[in-house]
Amino acid sequence: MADAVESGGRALLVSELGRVQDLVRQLEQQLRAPADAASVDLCRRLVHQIVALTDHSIGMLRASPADLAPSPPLSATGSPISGGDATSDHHHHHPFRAAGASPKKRKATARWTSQQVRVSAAGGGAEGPADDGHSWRKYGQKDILGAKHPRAYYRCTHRNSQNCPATKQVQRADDHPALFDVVYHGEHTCRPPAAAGGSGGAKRAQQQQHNPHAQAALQGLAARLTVATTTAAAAAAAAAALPPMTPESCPVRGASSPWSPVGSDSNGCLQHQGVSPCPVPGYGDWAPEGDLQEVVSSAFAAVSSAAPLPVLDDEFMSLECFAFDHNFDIDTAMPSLYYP
DNA sequence: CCCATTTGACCGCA
DNA sequence: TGCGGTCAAATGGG
Repeated sequence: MADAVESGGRALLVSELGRVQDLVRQLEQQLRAPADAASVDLCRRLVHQIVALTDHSIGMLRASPADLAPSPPLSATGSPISGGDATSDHHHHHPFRAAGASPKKRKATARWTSQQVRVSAAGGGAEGPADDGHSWRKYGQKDILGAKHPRAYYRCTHRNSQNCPATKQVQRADDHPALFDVVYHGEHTCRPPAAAGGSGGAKRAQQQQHNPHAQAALQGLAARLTVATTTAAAAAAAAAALPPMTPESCPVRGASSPWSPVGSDSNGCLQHQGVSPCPVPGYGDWAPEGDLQEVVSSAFAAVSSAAPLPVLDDEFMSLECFAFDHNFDIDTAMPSLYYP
């Protein structure tokens, strides 16, 4: 069903994404220049604007009719007291390529959250994407049948110390040697600063001080944008292929807040510097050159050409949400929509 | 020494 | 039973 978002909304979206595109260009330009305090600061503001805009756009996208089912599929860390995972935690998804062409419906069972992102490899020939702003510790590597390259398993460095459940899997794309598929599982609950212990308060501090590393910020941004693209593409595809589905809105349409401090991730541990011997200069790493803009362009195009914005079912709703939040029941969602 | 990675074994689910 | 995911001992680097 066409909605308010249909006509005027889409135009607005297009407009906003256009602005985002522009902002990204500026950001890119800034990043190319030598990193001095001023430019870093400007980068922060740019990122802030970009985030705000995209956030708003996403908000529009998922603001369907007016029904907010009180079902809370994304209660982030809805941990019922220490959860039972004392020793082993198993979360199973089939993150990479789900051959199934038919969109299987997956109830939003309180699985773990995850997001998939495709990022470019580190510069020149490094092995693995650039730093994403979190400190990870590799705990395993496996050869995956059908895949040319092994999959690496990482977990938050602070898992032991802070019980941070965040994990990620990194696998080089079969085809593109320069691209890596990264699947993030769980949400970071670790707290970076931890300065002056004092009272034991702060359970899950989601906000943190922003750090001066624009790279980390950009990384996160890029990840989000990439995801957003995916979402847009999925939405477009859904719109084109599927007839109207179960209407249902994404709960938690709270104000766009998780982004208080600019570049910082919506959570985060200490953010150390890049893995390569170049902190901020070249960004030769994940190639902002074309990639970042490409991402934005894709999103732009997707929304621009999108047929009536689809009404999304649970799964796609999750998609919408995970676009800018850390909540996404990936499971069988999106077969191979990401990247052509 | 401490900490991160490596690497094969182990284990649970489909 | 096979595959994907995790554990943990060994190893290497700062």
